[in-house]
Amino acid sequence: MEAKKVPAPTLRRLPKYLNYLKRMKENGNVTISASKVAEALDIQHTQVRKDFAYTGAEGVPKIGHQIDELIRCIETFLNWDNVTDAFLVGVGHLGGALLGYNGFQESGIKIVAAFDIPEKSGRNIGGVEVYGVEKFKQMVGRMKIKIGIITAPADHAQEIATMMVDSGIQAIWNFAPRKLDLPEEVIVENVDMYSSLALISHRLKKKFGK
Amino acid sequence: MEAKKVPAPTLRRLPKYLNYLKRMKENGNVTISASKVAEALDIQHTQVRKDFAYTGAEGVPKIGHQIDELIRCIETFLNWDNVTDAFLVGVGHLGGALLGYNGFQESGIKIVAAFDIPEKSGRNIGGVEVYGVEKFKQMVGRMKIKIGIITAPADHAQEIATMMVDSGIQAIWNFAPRKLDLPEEVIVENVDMYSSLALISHRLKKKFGK
DNA sequence: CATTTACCGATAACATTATATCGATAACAA
DNA sequence: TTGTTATCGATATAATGTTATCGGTAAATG
Repeated sequence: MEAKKVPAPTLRRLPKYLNYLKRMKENGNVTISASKVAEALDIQHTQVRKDFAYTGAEGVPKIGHQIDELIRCIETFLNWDNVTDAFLVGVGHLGGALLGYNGFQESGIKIVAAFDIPEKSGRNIGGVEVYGVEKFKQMVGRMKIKIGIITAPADHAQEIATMMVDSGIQAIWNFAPRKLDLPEEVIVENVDMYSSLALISHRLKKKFGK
Repeated sequence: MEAKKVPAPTLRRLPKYLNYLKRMKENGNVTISASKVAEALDIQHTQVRKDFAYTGAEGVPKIGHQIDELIRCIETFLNWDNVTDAFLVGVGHLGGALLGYNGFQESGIKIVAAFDIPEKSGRNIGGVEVYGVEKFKQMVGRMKIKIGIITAPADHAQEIATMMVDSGIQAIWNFAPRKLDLPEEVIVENVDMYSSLALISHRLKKKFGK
């Protein structure tokens, strides 16, 4: 059906649209034009239309899109209308922060268990129980978990990733600054804070000579 | 001197190289070839050479690059060889996680103070003192701070950003999922977790029908 | 000392993504 | 009705970034 592949940049923009649309809806708006979205988010309006088109949303000249329908289209397209359970490994500062944050459920993902070394097991952070890693595989199988989140130190990232895939995990959300070597059918997304730091540093340097 | 502008993707890759190079150095290596870096990080070797070239690093046929020199070139290029102080606003889960994490100093940035509502002031997290936001402007002026980090809820992101720029901040590292409207001379880098979630969700959906 | 080899670095071909152009449509106002 | 306008959505063009090609250089080898 939607056989043509979607550009990654488009997928990355969709959450921004969603966020904005939901806000506009809360403000009482019923319809919205691509042009208005474009202006608010500083994206070319033609780009916004293209992106909307991928989700199957259709607008009406002079009116725009029904916000509700547009939201539904994007959410369905991203599969954010049903929540997928996930396991997290590495309950340090960042892992704890993700566990304490409840906002991801609106974005189709719910962390249902966390794992770390045995010393940390038994705790409960943000309503999520922490287990020893040795239980990971068994629980993945039993709970049919597809998504794994890595918030462990970089040195352990690869071994954890391998263990995850070995346990049946299909997609990995990796916060560790390390390239993961995995079978190519595994979906890997890296959140790389250092890359944006690099841009900031370099631009600041250029701006102020130095 | 380095008048030609550097592609953002190149800047984003540089920290990955750095990370790998430092590990290789620790393992006792003295020289390294672009080809080897390329293979390890799954990047085209010609791409790696281009990126290295931007930093001014020069290699020798049959030998490669001196690791030390290469590291120095990249760090200088990114300005990661001297540490820039930064202020953080929003001491919630994520803000606390960043404060508790000491790794950023190697990447040219050091959070020297945090700010939030008065109720949270007086605390000390990871060695960083928390102040009421009302002190922000004055302290920026006194300490000549250039970088502001936003880890507050999205609803407050814009007002905080405006306040930051108003106080003299030159660059903003924004973790809130909200587009910031600021004068274009201000350097803004967004860390967007939702964008990668979108890719994971969509790809998982495609993979498993649904 | 000639030859091979591993690597560098520049240039050219290619792919992908973003931007601009343009006709079509439907609400709205005269 | 009949223009006028705001918007959509398709197509064409341009910019950007990536991949492939190729000649050149210096260490290693026989």
